[in-house]
Amino acid sequence: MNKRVTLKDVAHEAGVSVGVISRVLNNYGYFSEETKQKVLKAAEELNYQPSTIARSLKTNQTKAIGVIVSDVILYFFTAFVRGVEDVASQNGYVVILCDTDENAVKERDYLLALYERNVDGLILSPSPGNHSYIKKIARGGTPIVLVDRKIGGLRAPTMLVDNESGAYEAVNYLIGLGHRRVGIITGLEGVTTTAERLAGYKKALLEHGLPLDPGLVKSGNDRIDKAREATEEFLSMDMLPTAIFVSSEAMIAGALQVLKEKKIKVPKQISLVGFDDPTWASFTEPPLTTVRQPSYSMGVLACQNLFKKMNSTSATKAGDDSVILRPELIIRESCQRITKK
Amino acid sequence: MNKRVTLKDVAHEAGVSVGVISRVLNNYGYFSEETKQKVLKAAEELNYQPSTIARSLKTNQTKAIGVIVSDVILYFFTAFVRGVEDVASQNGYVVILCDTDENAVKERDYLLALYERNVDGLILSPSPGNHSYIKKIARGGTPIVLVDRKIGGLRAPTMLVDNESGAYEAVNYLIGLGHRRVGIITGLEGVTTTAERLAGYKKALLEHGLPLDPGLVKSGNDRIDKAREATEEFLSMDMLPTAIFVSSEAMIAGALQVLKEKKIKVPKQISLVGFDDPTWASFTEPPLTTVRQPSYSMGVLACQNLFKKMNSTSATKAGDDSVILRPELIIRESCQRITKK
DNA sequence: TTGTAAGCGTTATCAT
DNA sequence: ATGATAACGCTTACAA
Repeated sequence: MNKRVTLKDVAHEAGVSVGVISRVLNNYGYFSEETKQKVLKAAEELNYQPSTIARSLKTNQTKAIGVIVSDVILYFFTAFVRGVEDVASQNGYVVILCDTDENAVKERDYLLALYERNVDGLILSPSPGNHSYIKKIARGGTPIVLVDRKIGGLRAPTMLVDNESGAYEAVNYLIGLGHRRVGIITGLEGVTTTAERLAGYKKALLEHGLPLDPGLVKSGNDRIDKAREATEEFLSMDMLPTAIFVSSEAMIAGALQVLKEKKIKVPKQISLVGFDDPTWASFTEPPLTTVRQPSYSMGVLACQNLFKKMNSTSATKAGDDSVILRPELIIRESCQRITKK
Repeated sequence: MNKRVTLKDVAHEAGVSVGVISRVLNNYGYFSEETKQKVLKAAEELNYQPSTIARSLKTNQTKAIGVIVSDVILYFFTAFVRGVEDVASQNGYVVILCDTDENAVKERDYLLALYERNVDGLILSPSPGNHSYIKKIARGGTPIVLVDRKIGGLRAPTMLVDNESGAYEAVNYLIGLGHRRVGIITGLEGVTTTAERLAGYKKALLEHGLPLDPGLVKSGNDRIDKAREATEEFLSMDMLPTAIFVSSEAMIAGALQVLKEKKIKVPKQISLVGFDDPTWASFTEPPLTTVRQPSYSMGVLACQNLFKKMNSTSATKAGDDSVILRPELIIRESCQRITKK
């Protein structure tokens, strides 16, 4: 374990003081062409690499940002994180990845860890629960951008998808196809997206004068297990829904599983629309009609906005840079027109 | 932007010196119960959080590790990274995520960035190309564990999958089903997994006395585009293969796409086995028979091994903790017995 | 143009 | 049991 080469070593090698070294390496202040060459040569020879740690302590900049999501395994977040990382690395930043599993305690711990590590900024998809910690950190001055979900009482740029209109479009499409009994499997309790998607569902129903049948709304949790349960419940109803709107990614998998197990033909017997458009949506049989969220772009945007925020003095604090992206209904083959009433 | 609360502030508040504060907070050395209480109270009141940066400078430990993969978007790496992160966070470590896109330059840049940030360890799935940088860093004393691929001339614990036997099993299975013309779409040139999987393919052929038809091995690049091309080439052959072994995840998607576009029925007209077992493998029509790599476990293992290595003095340097995991052939419905010769 | 030295927030040694 | 203080590696104001 060779000791790290420091500025002092380079200074010694080049026969000048550390001050000059720092100046030529960072290219500011005064120094002669001659010393510049000496310094560069010495640094090269010794293979000097600056210590970001030491620099951070002095400059109060770590060139690191934290990204907190519930689970990278979900395609939405995988692509999102990739988007963030791409713009971060283009700007010389590094990203610390944190998965909370929708667990408020893990979220808190990560928030703390990131604060202690002095990250320059934070991108966060808040889990349901108590957000006092986030607010504390935001008040502490760490720039934060929120993603996917809003939280009350915190003014921060937020990258949102118009969940209500996405859900609305999906259900509207189904109704347009003649469906009158459209079921919904809702997402995790307590996050805004869940409520918004449900609202879109209701809105579509209402607009077409369809009654809201409580039996047709099953609550899920954004995971496979509950989606399976919900689907099974649907299938055991006296009057089956003719279509189901599954309001998030992993749950689509759950619904698909039980439909397959019970040998229910999609879309012949039941039409299906999902929210989120994972890679595999086009490989299923039938290929899935889904509401696509531009997750990679959201990551890019989130990171760009974070940088914008980081670079704006509190004076310049450029309004609220929130953006609401429109999701897109990708029509494939999992829905079918209903003729008989 | 409230200034950070430092030890000095706490010391002032509690009316003692910073030395004691540090001691009680880190619980070592001497201090009276009374001061302990005072200190704890002051820290609590001021909401003191230690600065990992400052601590790192002193202790030379950052409590951060770097994970470098080619692309998190691939399910194999997504799950892998999640595995790493889970054990890292359990141990109070944070992970910095880096995607190289198999690009040696990006890899080098990230390696450098991580070195400058003084990460305590590194988990790396090396991209093809020049690895001098990795070796330099390893020589510099940063513990490294390699994943998925070996690189020559570097002794480091390596988490591997037995690619050859995985491929062998897959092809063997196909041959057992009566296939005599089985094609392979190979992976990215220059990485060990590609060669190993090809070797497994050849071995199975050889063992059954089947000739190696060069026309049946198409080179891919682990991405969709080349897999599409390769599949199209297969389909334009005079004598089509009756089965194709697609040797990595994204390429399965590519093959599936063109097979679907050309209305080739799987497995009726062509049987298919993939390497890697993404979530969606069971949702396709037909559900895919694949060789599953335990990617999450590999992440867990890799991180555990990294910690082991980090905690072993060079004296203790516990042999080579490399592990080779057995992949598992998951038989679903994309292969069919061939009767006619 | 260059060198010196203070300071960033800790830890840990050494007096007291 | 506690307090001063040097040191970690860097940036930067200031003196030379």
